[in-house]
Amino acid sequence: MDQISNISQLFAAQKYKLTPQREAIVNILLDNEKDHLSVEEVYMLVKNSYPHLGLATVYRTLELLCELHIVEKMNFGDGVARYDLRGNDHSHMHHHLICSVCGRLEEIKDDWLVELEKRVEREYGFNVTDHRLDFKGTYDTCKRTGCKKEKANKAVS
Amino acid sequence: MDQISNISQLFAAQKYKLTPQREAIVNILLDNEKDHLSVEEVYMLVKNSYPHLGLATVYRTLELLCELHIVEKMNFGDGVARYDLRGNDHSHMHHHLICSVCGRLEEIKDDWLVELEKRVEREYGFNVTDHRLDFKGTYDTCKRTGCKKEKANKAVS
DNA sequence: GTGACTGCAAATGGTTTGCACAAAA
DNA sequence: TTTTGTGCAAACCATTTGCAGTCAC
Repeated sequence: MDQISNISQLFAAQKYKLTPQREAIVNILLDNEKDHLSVEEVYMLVKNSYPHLGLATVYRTLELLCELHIVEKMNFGDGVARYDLRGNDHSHMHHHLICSVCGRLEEIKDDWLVELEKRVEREYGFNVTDHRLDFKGTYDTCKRTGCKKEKANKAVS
Repeated sequence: MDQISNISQLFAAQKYKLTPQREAIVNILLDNEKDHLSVEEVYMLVKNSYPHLGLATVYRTLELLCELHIVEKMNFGDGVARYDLRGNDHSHMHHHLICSVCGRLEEIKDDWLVELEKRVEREYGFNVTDHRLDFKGTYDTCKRTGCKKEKANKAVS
């Protein structure tokens, strides 16, 4: 099954409607799966295919997608919320590399924390349902070439 | 050397002054090392010992402490920035457990990621300077007793 | 006196909300 | 026709900034 009909089912299951606006927004997210778009960025992109769309609808739709565990709301410290599509099983199984030279944000599509989560359960009596792992640093290639920083880094973590 | 004179030296090294306001703020942070205070919380607490203090000064001081790597600015998704004292070596060596039942935020004062950082370097050519690891879930004790959720959880990660 | 620092109030900017209208069930 | 969703504008609220006054060297 393709992703959009999969998502359509999730909407239906909770008695939500997949309106044209919502579908347009979901499509933008699917088309930019690699990125971590902000609300404003989604808004700009959707405007191309749906010029009449209101900003509030983007906010409300992304919140809804969050509730349905289709996307994940994250904050990388640049002052705006960013949204990340979850996998097909709606799990959270990736980590981030954030380069402080070029500003790139790469995903590691793998779960390296299985063992550590067992350790948390064992040593702290804490049952993990979700996690977040970001690495901040620099790519070796960036360090060598000294490529320019793309955007201001408010350095929040 | 105690912490406050240590911090005092860091200020002096960068030609910053440790004013009474700044010292009062730092003391609040030291007194509440376990917590992750928001600006508003720091403001309220400092008001007890320094009633005349302005909110903007708290913002400016915390930003300064961030720049000196004395504290770390973090965002746990509740809409406000929170600040965490770094260790004496000003490294970032701890992880977080966030309970979605009781809202507690516990620190794991240990660095479990040494091996993974080597792996990132090896497999991605990425040199890690800092990281962030949060686990979200529930304490076994919370699950059993069903203790009440302390605060609204905007579920941002 | 010059430069760093503070307090206050105003401005900023991302996000939320109230409400009237539109579409769907 | 009752419910759900949308667009617009206003409200909200954490944070930042401009500025005049204060303090330290």
